[in-house]
Amino acid sequence: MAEDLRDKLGAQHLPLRDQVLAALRTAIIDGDYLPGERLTEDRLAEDFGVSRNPVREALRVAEAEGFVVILPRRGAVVASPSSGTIADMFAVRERLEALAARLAAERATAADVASLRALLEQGREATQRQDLARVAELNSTLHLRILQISGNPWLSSIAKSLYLHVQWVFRLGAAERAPHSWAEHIQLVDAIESGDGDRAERAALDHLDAASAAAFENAEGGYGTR
Amino acid sequence: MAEDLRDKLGAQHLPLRDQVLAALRTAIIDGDYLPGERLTEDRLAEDFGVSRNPVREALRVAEAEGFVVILPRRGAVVASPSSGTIADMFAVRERLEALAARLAAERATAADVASLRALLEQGREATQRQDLARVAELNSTLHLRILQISGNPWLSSIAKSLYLHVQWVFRLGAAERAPHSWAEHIQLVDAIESGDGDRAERAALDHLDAASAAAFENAEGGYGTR
DNA sequence: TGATTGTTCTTCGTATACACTTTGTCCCGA
DNA sequence: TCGGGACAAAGTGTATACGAAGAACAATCA
Repeated sequence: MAEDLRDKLGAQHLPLRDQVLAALRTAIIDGDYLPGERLTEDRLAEDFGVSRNPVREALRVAEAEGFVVILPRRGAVVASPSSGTIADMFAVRERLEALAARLAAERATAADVASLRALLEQGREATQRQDLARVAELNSTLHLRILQISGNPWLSSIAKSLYLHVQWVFRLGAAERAPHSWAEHIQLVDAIESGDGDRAERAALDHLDAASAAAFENAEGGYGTR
Repeated sequence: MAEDLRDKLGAQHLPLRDQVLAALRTAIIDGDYLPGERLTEDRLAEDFGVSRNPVREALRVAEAEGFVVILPRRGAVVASPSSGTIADMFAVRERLEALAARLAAERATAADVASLRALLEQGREATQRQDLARVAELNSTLHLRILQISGNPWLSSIAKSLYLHVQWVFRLGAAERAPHSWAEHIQLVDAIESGDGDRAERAALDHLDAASAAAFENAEGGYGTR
């Protein structure tokens, strides 16, 4: 299946370590590997059907990204986002996404705005259909798209990784807080379209505040094993 | 604190890959490996006197941190910070360090402030002695210390990595812009000591603006080979 | 001159080996 | 019964070797 495609395309041979890393990330975010769970190299190698080397390389990067903690000579365990660090994450994310919104407002082309509006529309439909998984996915896509429009690669990559962690926390908690999000999203896109950086920044902050509050409600329940 | 525990558990045998990573980072920052330079695994392994495996793992992390670019099947080259990304870096750093300054102001203990003051004093002396290397080092230490005082590990680690990159750009450019920095630093520490978050944030922004301007002057000359 | 073909260098993945730590277990003695 | 220490097992850290495949570069030929 995929192999034929990859071979045919030849040039973009995705190294195994990257595939392993991606698989590991999503496995952790999806909760297949729970916080505190021990990840031995052999086991991961077997799970992904590769040898230890690609696994090790993926683990190092996953550590740098904060998804796992590596204890010297004891191996890797899935990191446990404590409720302390959730607040910290949102504090940073707030600043970063506010900046992204401002930059996006200042730089967005008509096409950019159109793509955002399209996402908004799809989000509205999915919400109507009660398709929560799709809503969550569109939510991600929208935020990531804004980061991309900001045109600042540093901002984009940092905020993206932070964003993945937020998703992780959300999944570990339960609900996805679908309903109120989208009204704020519309405000945000409106602001970006207006080209008014201050306004966009304010809209992003409002949205993030609400998201942060919701995250904390989720967090109350506690997640993750020790 | 936690450190004693770690030592007690005997985990102070820092893995080769970490040593390699640290050495690689400093080699790149110090300009021993210039932007665009090709880094073959064998060569690095030989340079550091280790086998290829630790080198590979270090390279992946260095890639994640943005110090090298890895082209599939072609290996690693030292990344080239273009003048576009310098502006981007400062835009992000400004937000992050402003937040750090605010948090530091809100959370700093008397001991924290004392340690900052001590650094300031050492900086003054070093400046007087024209010991530029030491001044640059103290500059880093001060900023890193403020990040640490902010007590937000995400903020701290992200800003730290960004900070390393800024240092890198500075070294590649020439001068270290020693003189005016310290007056701003004093303002910043004063603000932190006052406990006034707004004021601390403003001081950080002022400082960063100046630093950014200086960086751009340096950048004019151009750096990095292709 | 220009395209094609080899050759070589290097990375990528695999496999293997072994030292060393940590951990867990079991047995012994108090 | 409870500790403590010897012992075994598991797993990481590191080195090494090898085959496959891609990329770059030089040589060859039309």
